[in-house]
Amino acid sequence: MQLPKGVEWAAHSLVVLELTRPPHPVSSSRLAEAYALSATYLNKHLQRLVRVGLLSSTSGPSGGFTLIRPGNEITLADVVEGLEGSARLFRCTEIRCNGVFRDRGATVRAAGPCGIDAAMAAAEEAWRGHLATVTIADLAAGVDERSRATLTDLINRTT
Amino acid sequence: MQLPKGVEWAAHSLVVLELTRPPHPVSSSRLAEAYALSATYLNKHLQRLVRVGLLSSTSGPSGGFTLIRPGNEITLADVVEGLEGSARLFRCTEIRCNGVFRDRGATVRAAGPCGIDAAMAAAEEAWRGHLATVTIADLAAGVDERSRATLTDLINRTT
DNA sequence: GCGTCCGTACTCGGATAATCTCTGTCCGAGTTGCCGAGG
DNA sequence: CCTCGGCAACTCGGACAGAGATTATCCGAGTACGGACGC
Repeated sequence: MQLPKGVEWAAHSLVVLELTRPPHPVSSSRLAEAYALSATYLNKHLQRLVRVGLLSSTSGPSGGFTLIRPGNEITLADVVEGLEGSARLFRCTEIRCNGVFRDRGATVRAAGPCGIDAAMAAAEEAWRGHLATVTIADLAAGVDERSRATLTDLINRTT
Repeated sequence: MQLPKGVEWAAHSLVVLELTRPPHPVSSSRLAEAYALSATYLNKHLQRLVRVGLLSSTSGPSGGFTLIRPGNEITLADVVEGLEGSARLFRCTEIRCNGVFRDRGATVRAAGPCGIDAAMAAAEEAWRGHLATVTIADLAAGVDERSRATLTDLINRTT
């Protein structure tokens, strides 16, 4: 099991947008150029972030993507949930109500939630909770000045 | 992204073994019968748990799987790691060293670890850490007496 | 010279293949217990 | 009646297909800029 590569790409792209804070939209091809990614595939992921309200998009020449919220109001949890959806890592299929328990399924269910499911849910909550403490602004602050300058030059390049 | 179904199956099976504590090995088909699972597919997952040392297996009639460690020394983290391996949920591909940073890759790398990777790693650590606090014995303790009796009857059945 | 119109180029957005993992099934190697024959 | 040998059935274990998700690509709809034309 692995997180899709798009999470990494999108997170880095958001950090770039936060770092450079361009006054104009940035096209996916420009963002892809920064880290030598596939422009069209990156575009696909940024689209999802538009749908969930993390980015706004503009068509046409000089179009592209723009951050809607400030960087300190976007967390890694938002990125993961935006791309992956809010579906749980562990999905309980309630097998405990099948097999020899088929006839008592309702009773078992009424006795309480599945312990494995509860434990998995709590662990996942810890994971998401941790992700929610890390903002894009935090990540941008960790980038060295030299790299920031390089990215700013790229993003604001007119050619 | 989702955890394989095998995690759920294997975890429930371990709980059954812990609940009933049979003096003899239990075949995968018997374990599968408990929750109406595919015996051969469950077998496949239990094999992996044998390899990582959570179970022992015996061939032949009256063969099957047996818990090696006591239930309070097996955690959900062991189960997940046994089946999934220790590979990270998020794999950083270090794209920050590509594209416009290609020529300075080594410098960027030396400046410190990727912030996104570090945050993801910390979150995953929280997840795994939580899973490590839940033992199979804990889960077994949450099963009601009636269900335990039903499972014991099934596991010890001679036919 | 200035305003308007049109064409072009560039953008996002979704529809369309290729690849990999997960899911599920099947058959072979090995072992144990049973059954019958022999002493 | 007890012992031994062969047989059969059952087990794990790994090799073999099918489904779903991820990865990647391509083409269409729409839009803004630039140039050409008319006034």
